[in-house]
Amino acid sequence: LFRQKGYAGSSTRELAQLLGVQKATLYHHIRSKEDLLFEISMNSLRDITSAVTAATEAAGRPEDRLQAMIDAHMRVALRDQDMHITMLIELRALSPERHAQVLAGRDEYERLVRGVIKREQAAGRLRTDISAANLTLSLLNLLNWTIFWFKPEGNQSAAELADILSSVFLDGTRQQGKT
Amino acid sequence: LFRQKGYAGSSTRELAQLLGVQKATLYHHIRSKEDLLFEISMNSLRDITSAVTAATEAAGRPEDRLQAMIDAHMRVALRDQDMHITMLIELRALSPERHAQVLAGRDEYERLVRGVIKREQAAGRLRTDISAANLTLSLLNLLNWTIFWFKPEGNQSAAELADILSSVFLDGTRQQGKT
DNA sequence: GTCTATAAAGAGATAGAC
DNA sequence: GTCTATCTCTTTATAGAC
Repeated sequence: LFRQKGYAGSSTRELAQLLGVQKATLYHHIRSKEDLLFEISMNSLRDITSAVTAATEAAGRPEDRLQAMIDAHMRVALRDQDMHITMLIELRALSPERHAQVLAGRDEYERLVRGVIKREQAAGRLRTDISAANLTLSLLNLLNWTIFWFKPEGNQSAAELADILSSVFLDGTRQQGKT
Repeated sequence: LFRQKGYAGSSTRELAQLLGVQKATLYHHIRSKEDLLFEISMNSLRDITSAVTAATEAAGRPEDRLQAMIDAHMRVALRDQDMHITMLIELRALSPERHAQVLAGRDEYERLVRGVIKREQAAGRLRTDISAANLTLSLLNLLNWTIFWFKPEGNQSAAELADILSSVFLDGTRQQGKT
């Protein structure tokens, strides 16, 4: 619901109706509407961070790490699109403290990705004429906006899409003889 | 304001206060809050479509068209970040008819970009193992999410960033001897 | 754990004077 | 073109019975 109508645009009435209960019943399970948003956001970050960490560590050869990371990110992100979109754009509705917590989680994830990118640069497999920070931002751009338009019922699977995006990014950033 | 708090999260009271007038005064200028959102969205699309069209046509050599397109897109998008972010994510608050109009505008823009990409593929300058549609989506991913985190007061200019993103995309999609 | 009922505040929008 | 005042509806959240 938050994804469809936005956090502020969703009322507790609609939320309750969607769950088939009365408004008051909601408040037995959650403390406030904002609590719900906060939990969604933290779950999103936890899911994606842990999945990507696991996939990276499980990658056999070091040179497969980046690809494994992209695959894991896309698989998780496209499995729970609603949750991740909500985290990405509705965090502004949170209280300052919680807003900061979510931002900290995102920063941590970004550092995780940047770490892998830095290692690949150091290993000579990734171009170094663009900083690790900028490569990280480019990669996250490529992955994050996908969540907004991807239709699971479409004719393209998440895995296929991950391959395409990997290919665009990796070919564009590989260290090789270039001008 | 819509960017900061979202459309539904922004009240006409706050809007009026920001402009230094009373609530009622707003309604002398706009018909409804939704009208305002609709105008913002259509302005965003018009600006970006016309700037990119002009830049593409002005590009001297055909092989510079794609680069010119990316530059123009980023320049306009980062100049009026608030407006474009609002168009990108708040369109869901519009009535069905207006929602459809905004989506049609976005589709039209996507076709414009895809047209340039197709010509580059046909000219043998862009890889063809990924469809024009998927290359277009990849490019728009790369560009669109940037609007969300770019800070104009940061140490990186819009032009520098456009160069970096161009470089990542163009190097990743160029037609050349690859495996 | 779910309900009915309601409190208290805030929303979008309008009337009508100046 | 801007104001004060207000209407009407919806909002989040709570009280208290079952």
